Amino acid sequence: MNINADFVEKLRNSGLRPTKQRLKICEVLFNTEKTFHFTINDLSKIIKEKVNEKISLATVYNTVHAFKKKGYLKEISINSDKSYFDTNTSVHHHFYDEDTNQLIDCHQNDIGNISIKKNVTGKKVNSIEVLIKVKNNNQN
Amino acid sequence: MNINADFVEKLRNSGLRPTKQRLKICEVLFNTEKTFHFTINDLSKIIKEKVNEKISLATVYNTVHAFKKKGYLKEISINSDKSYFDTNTSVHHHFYDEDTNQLIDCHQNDIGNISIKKNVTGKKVNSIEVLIKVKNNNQN
DNA sequence: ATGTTACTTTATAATGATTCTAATGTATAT
DNA sequence: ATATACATTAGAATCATTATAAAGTAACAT
Repeated sequence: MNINADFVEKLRNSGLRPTKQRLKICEVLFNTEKTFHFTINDLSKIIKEKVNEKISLATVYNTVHAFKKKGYLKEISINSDKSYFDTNTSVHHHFYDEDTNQLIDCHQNDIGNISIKKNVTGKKVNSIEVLIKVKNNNQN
Repeated sequence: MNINADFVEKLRNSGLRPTKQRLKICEVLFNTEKTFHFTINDLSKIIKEKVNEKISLATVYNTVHAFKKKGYLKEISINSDKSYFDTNTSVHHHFYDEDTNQLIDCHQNDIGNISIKKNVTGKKVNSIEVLIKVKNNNQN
């Protein structure tokens, strides 16, 4: 029918019912050329301003968490006061601009291989994530 | 006089008045052989249970933030629901045990060198932190 | 088609961590 | 000693997130 057919399938495949609200949120999150980072607050704003649909805040929370659980979103922790989500769920790292508080992707190939020489006993490495904090040169 | 003389000086040197409360917190945090990780909640508990001194929660928050600002503590963000502090302020990385929610130090030498091949333009790298999430082998 | 059931959405209340407030207390310099 | 700026404190306020429970909707069997 349209772009949404894909999303309907995507949701159905993961056991989530394709509701109006979830499809709208899919459009906002996944119908873009580039992946991006957002906070729940950002997402609520986008829905309010750009999409002619009123979605309850509780539903936004529910949906984001459901999508995260299904692996359609990734949560990124930079500092205690903001929780970011990432529509890029592939293994990749991040730059965090401390001047502007911006989060920027750093792809696997932009970083040398990381070798863990000593692991915690009896455990397997599940993920390795690097956070590179950057700042302007001209300040102390 | 005693161990506290060092802390008095430490505090004075950084422009913080050596109050009774701050000295007690110094004892808890820095008078240990090994560095450790804690949440504000953990710290409050330790003070309540192990130290014969009642310190207001607001003061615990104030002090931890003051110490962080002065570089005596480091904040570690693993996930959105808990904020950890680390008495080890040196550059080092972390293992995070997803089964037990434990945070374990990973020293610089336990990890191969990390080369950033492509930096954000006009910025300087301020810190590189690696978070290695680990899990038990025998589960999916 | 209709009805049943389980899942969703929703507004609102509840929670819980953190910060604010403003009154009281204390370290420091004169 | 005194003044002053800095600290502590209890409790209130705030803010993000989660819980609640009632109303709505998708899915499935009949």
